[in-house]
Amino acid sequence: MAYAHPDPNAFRAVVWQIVRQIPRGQVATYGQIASMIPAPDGIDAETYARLAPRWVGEAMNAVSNVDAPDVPWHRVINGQGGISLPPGIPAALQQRSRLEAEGIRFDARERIDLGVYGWAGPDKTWLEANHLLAPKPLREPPANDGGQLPLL
DNA sequence: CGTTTGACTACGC
DNA sequence: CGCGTAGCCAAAC
Repeated sequence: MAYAHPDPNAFRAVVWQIVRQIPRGQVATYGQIASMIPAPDGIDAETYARLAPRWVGEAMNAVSNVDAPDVPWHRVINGQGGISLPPGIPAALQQRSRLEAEGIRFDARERIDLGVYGWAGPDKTWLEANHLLAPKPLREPPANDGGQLPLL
């Protein structure tokens, strides 16, 4: 709808391609997916990072409209681990039930633990073959138990 | 034709 | 850690 991408169709195709890689039982965020796609020429990285997540949302909306069977749109959620679709509408209910059917659990606040179910992204080989970037890591609880201290 | 509104995030309280 | 807000800009109202 808004936030025009220079080439909406191409962008959407790439987003779908990435979403197809999300394994069953795992989830990815809008921003994470956006971070794998290079910014178009003429758009600085900062602006792109600000707009791209919404474009990803548009791409997901396009999927549900036609319900492309091979694009697991339900595995894409927001950075807080929640479903971004307005609560209560059919599509949102469907997304939630599909995720639960894959063994994904929601906490009391209806949020998914990205530290547990968050997808690490496609492997490097696939990314390079598709001219994509390594995804920005999902931010999760430090969980610093006897963690490795960076040696310098 | 001015306002509202986003399948988002980062940031400040 | 939760809630409000700015940023963005084209559609839908």
